[in-house]
Amino acid sequence: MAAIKLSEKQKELIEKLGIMLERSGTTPAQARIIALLMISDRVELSFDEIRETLQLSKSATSNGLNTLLMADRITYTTKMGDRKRYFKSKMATLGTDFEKQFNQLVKVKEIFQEILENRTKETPEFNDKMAKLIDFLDYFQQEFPALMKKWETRQ
Amino acid sequence: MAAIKLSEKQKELIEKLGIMLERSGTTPAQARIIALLMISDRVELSFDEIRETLQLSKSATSNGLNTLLMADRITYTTKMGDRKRYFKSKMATLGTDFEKQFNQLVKVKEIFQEILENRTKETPEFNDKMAKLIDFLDYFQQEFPALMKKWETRQ
DNA sequence: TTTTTAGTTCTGCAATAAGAGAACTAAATT
DNA sequence: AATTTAGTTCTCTTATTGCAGAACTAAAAA
Repeated sequence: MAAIKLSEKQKELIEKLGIMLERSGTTPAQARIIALLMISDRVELSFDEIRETLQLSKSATSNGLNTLLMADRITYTTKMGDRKRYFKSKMATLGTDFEKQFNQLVKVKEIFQEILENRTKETPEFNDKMAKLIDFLDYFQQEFPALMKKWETRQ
Repeated sequence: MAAIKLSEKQKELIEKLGIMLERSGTTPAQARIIALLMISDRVELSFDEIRETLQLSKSATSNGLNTLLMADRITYTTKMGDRKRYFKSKMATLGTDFEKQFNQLVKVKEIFQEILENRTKETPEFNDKMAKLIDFLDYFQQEFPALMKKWETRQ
């Protein structure tokens, strides 16, 4: 019995955050793992603690953890004289997610640019709308780092 | 034979943009429809033009178009003395997508806040990181509208 | 040397999803 | 009145996914 005791509120929050995370592309098992690591009182949990708390199979736990490790959304620590790994949420996750979305935006802009360059010139109205959109993406991209910096210095 | 003639470059761009769109949650058929409407020389295409150009079945075309209409990612116009509907890309799409992501961010922030409020106080280091993240999200949320406005006036 | 630990890997199943194809429908044409 | 048009809806197939359960493995402990 390695299961972690959770309050009803904690369970509720795990499901709630879990659903949000699922919507951004993780599997239910992965989503719950991330959520658990953010919500449980202990910040580092072992394989079996995660498995039993979330009532997952070994395979789901193993695959979930490894996928999250590879995606760099969690890490683990080890302790001397203890073979277990202790997994913890990478708080950077959202910073990373954010950056990922930003990079995605850059790509969208680039494709849009390529599309516009290859569009017929017979549809100026449409093309102008597209150009405007691209311009906004470009502007956002330019301004965002400054926004970041401003926040950092404000800290 | 209602199919639209596309250059190799146009076909390539449809697939390229299609894949990006699929990653953000649309089906392949939907993704190609959106892409086609952004790339084809004619800005408004009929049901059969879309169907034949993309080599889709009637059902896939019908369901795809209706889903996109409901999601407000495309619109259509009609012409007098012509029963067909002519579908066109809503250039606003990306503005909307952008806004959607922004709203998503607001929700993420809110859940994080709720989590933090319910966290044990025994883990100050972890909690501080979380607080910092929340603060950034909050900051971004606050600053974003101003950024938008600045762009608009610059136009 | 045997057993235990801390996982990993390998089937296999159940649920879901995307889309084809055919049958259908309602309005407009002939 | 019969046919065509412009789709819609229904059924079925195929592919994929998420996960359970069991078998397996490598290192450490007994």
